Amino acid sequence: MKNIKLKVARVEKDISQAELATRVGVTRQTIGMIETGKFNPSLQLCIAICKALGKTLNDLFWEENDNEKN
Amino acid sequence: MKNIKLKVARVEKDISQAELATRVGVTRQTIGMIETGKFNPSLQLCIAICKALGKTLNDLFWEENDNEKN
DNA sequence: ACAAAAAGTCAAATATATATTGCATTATGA
DNA sequence: TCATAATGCAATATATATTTGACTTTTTGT
Repeated sequence: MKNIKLKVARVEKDISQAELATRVGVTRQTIGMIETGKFNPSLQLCIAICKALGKTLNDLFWEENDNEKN
Repeated sequence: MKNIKLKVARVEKDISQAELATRVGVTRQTIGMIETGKFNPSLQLCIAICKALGKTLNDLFWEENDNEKN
């Protein structure tokens, strides 16, 4: 599933995928693939992303009801 | 870091590592290693564990202040 | 004290996240 | 329109999560 909430949080901070990737210590492609739902990041990476964006795990990675939309 | 909150949530439900592992679709060793902090699970696994235990990501995997206690 | 269940651990194998490189496409601003 | 930044998309390579099987240690109940 695409991670729209992550993309929105990043755009709110006005930073590119590449810049977020640098801050978090991964590659631009890794951030891109998470946003487009191409895979399943590790917990530590999720936490690093949350901290870089001032959010929590629930804010960015928790779906209250598993809506299988999109 | 050891994940005490996970262990407590599991014991509250009165299930063994092996039983949680079965419900979540992984190996007993994987659950054990997460509880003892030996590694870095994937997001999907964290979510599956949360759902099996009736908790959220923040409940089990978010540390408000990175206390490096363990 | 004894037996059985639960939990810790280790080595080797496999699956998959992540890196690297490179190119194509779509904004965006001058 | 042109240049540049930002994003998407693959192929291959590497690091690491997870499995498997087996053994030891600790807990728990009787």
